[in-house]
Amino acid sequence: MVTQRAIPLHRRIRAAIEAKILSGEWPPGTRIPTEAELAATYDCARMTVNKALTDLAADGLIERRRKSGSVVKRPVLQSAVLDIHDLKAEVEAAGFTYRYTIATRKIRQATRADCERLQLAKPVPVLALSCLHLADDRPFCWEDRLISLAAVPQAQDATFIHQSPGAWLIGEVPWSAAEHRISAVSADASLAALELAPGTPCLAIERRTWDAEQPVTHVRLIYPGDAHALVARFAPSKAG
Amino acid sequence: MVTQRAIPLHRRIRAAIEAKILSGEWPPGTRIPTEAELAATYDCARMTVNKALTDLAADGLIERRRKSGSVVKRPVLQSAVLDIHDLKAEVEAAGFTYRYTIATRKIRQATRADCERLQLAKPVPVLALSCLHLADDRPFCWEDRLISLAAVPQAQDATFIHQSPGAWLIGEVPWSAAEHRISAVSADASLAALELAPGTPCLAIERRTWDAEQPVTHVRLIYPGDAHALVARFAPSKAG
DNA sequence: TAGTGGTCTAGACCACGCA
DNA sequence: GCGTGGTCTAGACCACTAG
Repeated sequence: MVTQRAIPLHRRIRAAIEAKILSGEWPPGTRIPTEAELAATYDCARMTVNKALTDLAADGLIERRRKSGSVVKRPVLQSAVLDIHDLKAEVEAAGFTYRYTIATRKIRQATRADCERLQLAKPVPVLALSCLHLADDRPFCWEDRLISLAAVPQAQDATFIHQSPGAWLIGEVPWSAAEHRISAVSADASLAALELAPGTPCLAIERRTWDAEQPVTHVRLIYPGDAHALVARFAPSKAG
Repeated sequence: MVTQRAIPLHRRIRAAIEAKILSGEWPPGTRIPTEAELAATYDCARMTVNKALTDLAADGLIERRRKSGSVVKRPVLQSAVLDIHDLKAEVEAAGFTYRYTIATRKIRQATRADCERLQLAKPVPVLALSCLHLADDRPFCWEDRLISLAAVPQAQDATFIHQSPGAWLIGEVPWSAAEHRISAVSADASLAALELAPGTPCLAIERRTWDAEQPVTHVRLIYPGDAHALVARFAPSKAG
């Protein structure tokens, strides 16, 4: 047998099994051969087959169980990786000039509403910001943000005049967990800066961020509904 | 050293490195030790370290390059796994009774608009459906769907009286690629079944599905904005 | 050219969970 | 029990690429 070195063996095994699943030859519930059987089929070590199957399981195409073996899972059509791009990158990718202005900036002891927004156990000093993002000087997105000064004390000295809070925070809080909430709202007086007719439907994206279990920030981004949409793709062969 | 068999070694190695990244001890750009160094540190085989690092790379926490080694990546805060649950499961999980009714069902040659919705190269026969999903007999979601009869000819004989098109399709087209688009719209006459005041903001989720490069279906789901939101979580340690 | 990750082997022992 | 996947080893050769 001629070994094709261009594509690793474990990938070829994975692809072969994936093809059988995607084509419907192995419908959901089908029990796939054991690692030992596949190793014999492809004349390779069990570890190599294991890598292929572990990969497929990570991508949700199969489910692995001891003793009973691996079976093809039912598809979860409704799951998708959502990429909410960085505002500046998003605007510039669309070929527009990005601009940003800060509207308000206040430091206060967290109110009860602030505690709920940040999911704080007890009040701490917070920085409340609101900003406007523009594409070609056209209002594009309204941002309403709360930053916990307990988690990010250095925010107290940041002016956010030249850099948006989001971009600044990425540099200060390297990695974190986040929760997103996407909903639809109606434009009202609080969104006057977006220059929309009252009642215009808007997309609202809320993001809560933690660093090591500590609440960091809560942001609410409002986009005019006709000017923005979120797009997500899901392809089994490309998921990873 | 006492081996803790409860947690596999490669997971413990992964967790140790992840902790250094998440804590900020290893900020983005930091070059992490080579596989050989880590294998010596943890007194194990290089393969074990390799599994830990491959894992971290798959989750996007590090980037691996030959010769130059592995480095901590910049975080992508705005990426999240979005789970758009099955409508029936979603309603029942919330403790309501799920009900479904079909409003219209028509077979026609694809119009130009249909071709655009399904991204068809040339017109084929299609099945156009509209349905209402109810939670505790309260209108919950309006569905507007197009199914390509070229891809799913057996849809011609399905009545969709007892089973919603989405549930039926999952059984007929086992696995597929999908594209989602989420936006905000205003309630209008076409959504009369949702019994909303005109202008009520609604969340619109569009999903296009392919099976082996062939367009299968396009669906538009409309939810009242105040009654529904999409939630996604992103936690580096849990991402898979 | 030499350092680094990518892949692969041919074994091994163990834990889980059906029978 | 005992079959299956989960993990791990101690090597090996190769491919890529930065210096």
